[in-house]
Amino acid sequence: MTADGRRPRLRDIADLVGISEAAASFALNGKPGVSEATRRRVLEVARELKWSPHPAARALTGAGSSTVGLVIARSAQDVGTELFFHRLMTGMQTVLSRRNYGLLFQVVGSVEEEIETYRRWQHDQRVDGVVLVDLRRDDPRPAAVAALGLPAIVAGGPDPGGSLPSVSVDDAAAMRSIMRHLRERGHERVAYLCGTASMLHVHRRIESFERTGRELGFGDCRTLPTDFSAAAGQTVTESVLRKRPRPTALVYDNEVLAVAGVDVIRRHALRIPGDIAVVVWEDTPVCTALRPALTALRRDAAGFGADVARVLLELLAGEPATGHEERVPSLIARASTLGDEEPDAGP
Amino acid sequence: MTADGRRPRLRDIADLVGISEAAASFALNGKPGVSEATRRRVLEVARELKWSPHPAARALTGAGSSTVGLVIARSAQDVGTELFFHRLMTGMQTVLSRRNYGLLFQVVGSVEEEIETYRRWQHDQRVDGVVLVDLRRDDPRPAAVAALGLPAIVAGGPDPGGSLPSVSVDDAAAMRSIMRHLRERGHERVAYLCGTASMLHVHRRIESFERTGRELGFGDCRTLPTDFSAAAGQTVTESVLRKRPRPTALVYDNEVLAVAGVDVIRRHALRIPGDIAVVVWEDTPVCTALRPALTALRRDAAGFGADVARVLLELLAGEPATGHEERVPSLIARASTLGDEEPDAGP
DNA sequence: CTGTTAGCGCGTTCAT
DNA sequence: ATGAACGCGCTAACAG
Repeated sequence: MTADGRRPRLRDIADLVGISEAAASFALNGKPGVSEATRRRVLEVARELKWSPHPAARALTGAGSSTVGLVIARSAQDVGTELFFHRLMTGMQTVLSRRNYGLLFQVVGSVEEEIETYRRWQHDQRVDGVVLVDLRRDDPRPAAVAALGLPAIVAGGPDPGGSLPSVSVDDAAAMRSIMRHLRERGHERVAYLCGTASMLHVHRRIESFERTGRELGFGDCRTLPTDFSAAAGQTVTESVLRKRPRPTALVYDNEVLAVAGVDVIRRHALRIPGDIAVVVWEDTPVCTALRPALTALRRDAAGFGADVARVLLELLAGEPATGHEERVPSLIARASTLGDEEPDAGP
Repeated sequence: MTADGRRPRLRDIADLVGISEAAASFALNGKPGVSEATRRRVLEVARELKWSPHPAARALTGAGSSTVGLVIARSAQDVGTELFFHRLMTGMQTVLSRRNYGLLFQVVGSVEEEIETYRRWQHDQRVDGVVLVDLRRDDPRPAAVAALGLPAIVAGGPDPGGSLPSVSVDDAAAMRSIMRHLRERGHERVAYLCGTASMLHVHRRIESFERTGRELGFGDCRTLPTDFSAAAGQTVTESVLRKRPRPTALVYDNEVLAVAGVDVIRRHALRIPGDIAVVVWEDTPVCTALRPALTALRRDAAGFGADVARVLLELLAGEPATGHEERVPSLIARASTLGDEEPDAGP
């Protein structure tokens, strides 16, 4: 700060050191053209004055805004995913704030608005890059941001178009871990109440479910699509319980479906896991609150967010896009597949 | 856009209309100094070119950044509040995005870092105003932002110092609705497992709990402090169940405490609500997933966020701070206080 | 009243 | 190591 409380500017430093602004600028940016002695003096004065470049001024000269953006299209918002997003953002922050990057957050109503937001952000240089979430099949977003020249990374990829780098969750491996777990517990007939199949991650899970089902020799593996809603969870569970022979295990794609389903199972006076074992894709407080506690997949959303931020920053730094990193969720086995004999594994 | 794909600038408009940049600027900002005809022409050309002022350039001239900031100090983060924050932010967005305001989000480790973040944001003109959440007693933040001259609003106020406007939740009224509900169901002895008493909202709840307890003629109203943790929920519930006479109703300050408490109640082979009725302050998916479903207070976090954003924008627009707006959470009565005879009121 | 010129805000960069 | 121009828009002072 300058004596009069004003924000210090380059001019102030230059005057104090007795050189031109240009020289001060070179010194501060480590560019040649200043003597080592002068450079040291400039850096010292800058520190004393607590000088830092004005972001707006830098932006004007084409430098970045030190901000990354995240847009969530509200259509994808079912209660069950809110926690995930919040943790994703929190995780991103741990990396971003360390490098003094900000996170600009926006909620919109549709993918079109989302793309429009990217266009505006890019146009106004408000962000240096963005994170794409919830990719669908034939998603227009990767191509759109690529066309804008807006650096982007897919969280939960990979991008089928292959145009964007991504950090993703290995849905296939996760599904395999579920299936192996069920097979070890002696199950032969499993039904998978999946979410909207147009979502890329759901699509990947379905493929893995069916392939793994065959590979592990399950007798019956059926995929039952839902729209992620409680109503669907209820009616689909109802119908699957009427099947004969009945599946001995149900895999739910999210919390909402699982809660609705467990309710139906109870009303049918079936025991969990005695008659029906239950697995939920996402580990939430509900999983441990219910009795029996639900076996669930835990993905470390915060760690995932940190990875996402890290790769995006690398991309912004001009480092070659690492391509594709993966995280594998871990299966937290609880009473809904184990029965009472084993301890509750999780908070 | 200009023909060559560049971002259009004021210069381009001025050239096309055949006037100076200054005149164009006056026209675009509705200032006197240009003829009506010229103004129309300028606006028309600006629209054709899809011109918009470069935010960085405006920021340099002292205009705002059209961004508001929200910092969450991670220490206050227990799982139960994550959902609330996410909904708060989403709600704020509905209002902010309509006026093309961005939301800058930051997670830090302490209140000190939080204040440092405000300092930096203000210094760098990155935000026009901020939203303070999770106020504690003797909280240094209101004074800090006031000293910085950073416009701010307290979400979940009021600010005891009275220096900041706020939008708040009427904790006292909410607690009264709980107590009335319990009184109507015939309860006389209630224990309130509250959270950290240093948090302002907890403090308000405690006061209301004790006052209302007297006013409504409860025989025994005890406040039992916890740190919001599952461990505390467990041990404090254990101890309260040993009291004689035993309370007939327990009020939990959040989801985590409630889940831990319900577990203890079950292990004591006590029936809910037959032996012990349970109320939770925050309505979450857990409340409807459990059996019996838990009676809970629902605060419309998204609507709350919208109010917060609205008042903050008014403040930024120079309108006199409305002072203080309140929202009253509504009690969602479910089986944990009603028993089985009445329908489940939740989604 | 209509419009112009000059200079500012802040930092970067190119000739000199 | 420097002066000058630039990025983009706003505005005080000034001229017709």
